[in-house]
Amino acid sequence: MARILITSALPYINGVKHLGNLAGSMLPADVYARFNRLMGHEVLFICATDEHGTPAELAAAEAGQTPAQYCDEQHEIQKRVGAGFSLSFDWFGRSSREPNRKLTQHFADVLEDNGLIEERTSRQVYSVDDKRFLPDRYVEGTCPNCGYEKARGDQCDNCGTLLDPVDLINPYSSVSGSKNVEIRDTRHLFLLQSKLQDRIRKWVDARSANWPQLTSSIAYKWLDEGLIDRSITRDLSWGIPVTRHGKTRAGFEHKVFYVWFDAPVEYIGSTVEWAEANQQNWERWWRTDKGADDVAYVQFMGKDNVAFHTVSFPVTILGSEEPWKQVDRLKAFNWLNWYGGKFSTSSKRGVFMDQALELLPSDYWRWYLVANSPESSDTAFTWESFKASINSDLNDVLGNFVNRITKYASAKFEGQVPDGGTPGEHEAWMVQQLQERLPQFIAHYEAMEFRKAAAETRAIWAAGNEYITKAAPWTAYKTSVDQAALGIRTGLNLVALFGIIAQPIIPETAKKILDALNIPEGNRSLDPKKIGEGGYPALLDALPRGLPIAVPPQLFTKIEDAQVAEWKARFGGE
RNA sequence: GGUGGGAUAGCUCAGCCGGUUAGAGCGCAGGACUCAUAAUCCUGAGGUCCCCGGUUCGAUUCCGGGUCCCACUACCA
Repeated sequence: MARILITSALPYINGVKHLGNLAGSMLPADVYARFNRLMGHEVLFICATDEHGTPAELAAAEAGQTPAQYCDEQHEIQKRVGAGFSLSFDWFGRSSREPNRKLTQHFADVLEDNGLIEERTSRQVYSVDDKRFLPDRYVEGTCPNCGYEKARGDQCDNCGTLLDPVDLINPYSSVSGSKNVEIRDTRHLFLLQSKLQDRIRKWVDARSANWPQLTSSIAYKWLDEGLIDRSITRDLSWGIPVTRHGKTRAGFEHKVFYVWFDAPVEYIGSTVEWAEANQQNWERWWRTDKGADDVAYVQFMGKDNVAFHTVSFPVTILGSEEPWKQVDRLKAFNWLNWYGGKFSTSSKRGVFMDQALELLPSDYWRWYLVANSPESSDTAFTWESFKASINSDLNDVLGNFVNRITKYASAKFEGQVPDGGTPGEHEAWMVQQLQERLPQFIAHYEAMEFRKAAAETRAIWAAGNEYITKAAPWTAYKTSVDQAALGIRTGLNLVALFGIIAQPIIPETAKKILDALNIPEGNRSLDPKKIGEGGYPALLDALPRGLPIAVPPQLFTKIEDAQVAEWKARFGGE
């Protein structure tokens, strides 16, 4: 049994996430967590809301709330929606809580002790009417290069030139539209990443072999360009106060740590929250000097997050010179697009997590998003392929199989696992299928290749349909009840197995199947050792004969063309 | 602009180190079966593997150039 720590990139607090966010980190992390529990490993699955920063402050202001109120409310919403998708976090924390505050301030202290932080003065745009400094993208004005009037402070959307907000002509605040802006000097803490350049590269070299190409190429890109010292504080009120040895740092009374400095620390902070709430020991997961040296740590995230996890956060950890557990494997995802374009909140393109649950049960979405996971490149969501995938894979292949077998058992064998018959060529064929496919199924999951894992799952289900067609118990019944009993008994065992292997991706449906067959909780794992004991033939005769079984409620309903038309009209899609 | 990724059947995608009749699922066509949610099973038709060069006995696979799509580009996260 291994110990596996799994974290998903933290969803930002600013509103319910869309399906792309779900597909690119939280969902695959959950599937991986569930798979590893299925294999009998000890798993700790951690996530949290990332709550600090300018967007949270602005969204709160727009909602007429304080940032704290706003975040309280949004956290609960995201937590509820996550639960609606059966995301099996051991803890879903908040970066605004005490443990993260303490840890973040601790890291800043030790980094400064180690000579990796210094104060510097920089020039920033200040909006007098908004009474705040403006991050680059909240300053707009006329592009000095092309004359476009709505260029943002960091880049002109019209000509693509990278800009410094100081260079904009007629700058104004995009928060209020006020033109009353000026350049002011401001003091900030800078993390001296350049000093750790070589150590980070060595650290990446030692690990990149275990990373997918997408991950390592992004990490090396940043290293090759050279790490630059970056400011880790901001002129904001919502965030973690800047302290030195526990006291407010002089001159930093109205500043907080930059959200990207504290957010990754919340992986640890959230674990502390979990430990405090459950009387657990968090250090055995995070401190290699206190038992975490045998932990395998796996991170999931979208590609936009990779640089922060392969370079920035490692700077914090390595620079601390403390024995923190660091990431072993890092799985990054491309984007799920909406009909080839982006999901967009403002133009109402795409489906958000809460809306998705209003339309259909979570397992429908989980299956599609895993089976079409944007692993090797960006992937387009379309209602047409969604419908085809659900109707065929879930309804016809799995749902119908479960239904046909359990109904027949109910009609002809009194709703029990029947006795009688001797396995023959058809059963041997099925055993061979399992022998080939189950190791593949496991290997794909272990390699974190989720599309392939889903495809293999489906292939195993499909083999069940093929088996029952060959065995044809309904024909055999006319001449030999024993022969029919063999087919149905084997079929029922397959139903149980199909439910077990379905658990990582479609846990709710899997539960319905396993409940209908009265499989005890303790017998729902797929421990390879157990398979080894009886070999693959035993999988087809695992249920006790005479075990009463029920016909589960209809597992899936087909998606109709009319629904697709309605959803396209409502959510966009072309 | 720079950097990285992608371009393979109608659609979504697999195809480590060059040699395969180039594969899967969906969709489509034909057939079988009838236990089942008109579900399932079998068979089949579909591909100048983006373009142009080069290396090689041989290139979808390697190299160079080009075209198109996407992402990142560091104080939004």
